[in-house]
Amino acid sequence: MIVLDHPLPSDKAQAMLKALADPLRLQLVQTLASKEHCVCDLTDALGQAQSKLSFHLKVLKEAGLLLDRQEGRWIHYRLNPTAFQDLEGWLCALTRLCKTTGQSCSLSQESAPTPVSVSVDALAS
Amino acid sequence: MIVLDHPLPSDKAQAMLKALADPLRLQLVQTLASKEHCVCDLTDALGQAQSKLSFHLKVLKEAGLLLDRQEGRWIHYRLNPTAFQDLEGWLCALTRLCKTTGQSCSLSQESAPTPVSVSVDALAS
DNA sequence: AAACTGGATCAAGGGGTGTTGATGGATCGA
DNA sequence: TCGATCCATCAACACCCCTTGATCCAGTTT
Repeated sequence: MIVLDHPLPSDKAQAMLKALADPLRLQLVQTLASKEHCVCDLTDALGQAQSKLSFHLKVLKEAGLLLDRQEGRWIHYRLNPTAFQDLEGWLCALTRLCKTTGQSCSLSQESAPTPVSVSVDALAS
Repeated sequence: MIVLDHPLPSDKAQAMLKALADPLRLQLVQTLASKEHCVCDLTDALGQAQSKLSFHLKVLKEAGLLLDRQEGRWIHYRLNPTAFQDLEGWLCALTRLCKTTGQSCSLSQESAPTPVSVSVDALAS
C-alpha cells in the first residue's frame, strides 16, 4: 500500500476531515472566517443553542482547527490558519497520487514545489 | 456569514470529507492510489471482509471519489482524480479565508491564480 | 443447465455521535 | 456580597453509522 509522506500525520488529518464534515461545524468555520467571535455572537448568528455550539466548537478546537482567547467573561474563537494550511498540504499530497491526469496542485507555501515521495509497501499480505 | 464561492457545492465537499474521514476508507484510497483494484484484491490486501469493503467502496463512490469499471465478474475500482482536485480547490478557497497570515495556497490547475471572491451576508439575524 | 466465483445487498446488533435541558464555575457589575 | 452573564460540562435520549453474517444476483466455467 502507498502511504502519504507528509508532515501531517494521517490520523490528525482524519480528525480535521471529520470535524469539517458536519454542516453546523462548517457553518461555524465559515462564520469565523471573517473574524473571531465569542460564543454568544455565534448563538445569535446561527440561531443555535449555546450548549450545542460549545460542543461543536470543542470538536473543532480539539481537531486543531480553532484557537481561542479569553477576555473577561467572553471566549473568542478564531480559525487556526496553520491547521488549514497543513490539511490543504496533506490533501495536496493525496491528490498528487492520482497522477493519471498529470499534476493537480502546487503549494506556494513552500518556496520550492514539494516532490511527492511515497513509501511503497508490498500490497499482498 | 461568509460563504465559499467555489464551483464545488459545500454539501458535495462535505460528503467527500465525510467519506475520507474514516480509517478504512482512507486506507482504500491510499491502496487505490497506485493503481486500480478489484474487490477481491482489496480483501486480500487489507484483510477485511468482502461485505465491509463493498460498503465502504460504495460510500467513497457515492461521494464521487471513486470510479469503477466492470470486466467480466470483476469490478475494478480506481480513484477519481477530478474529485480530488475539486475537493482540494474547495479546501484551498476555505484556507484562503484565513487571511490573517497572508496567502496560503495556489492551484496550478487553473492557469491564473483564482481570485477569492466571497459573498458576505449579514452576520446577525 | 448446473456449479462456481466476484460482488452487492439486506437485517440485526452494537457503538459512536449529536441534541437537549439542567447544572456549575468563572467573571463582572451593582 | 449578591445577582447576572458567559460558557463548559454533564446525563439522558435519540439517531446514525459501522460491522457481521447471510442471502441474492450476475457472469463464467464445465
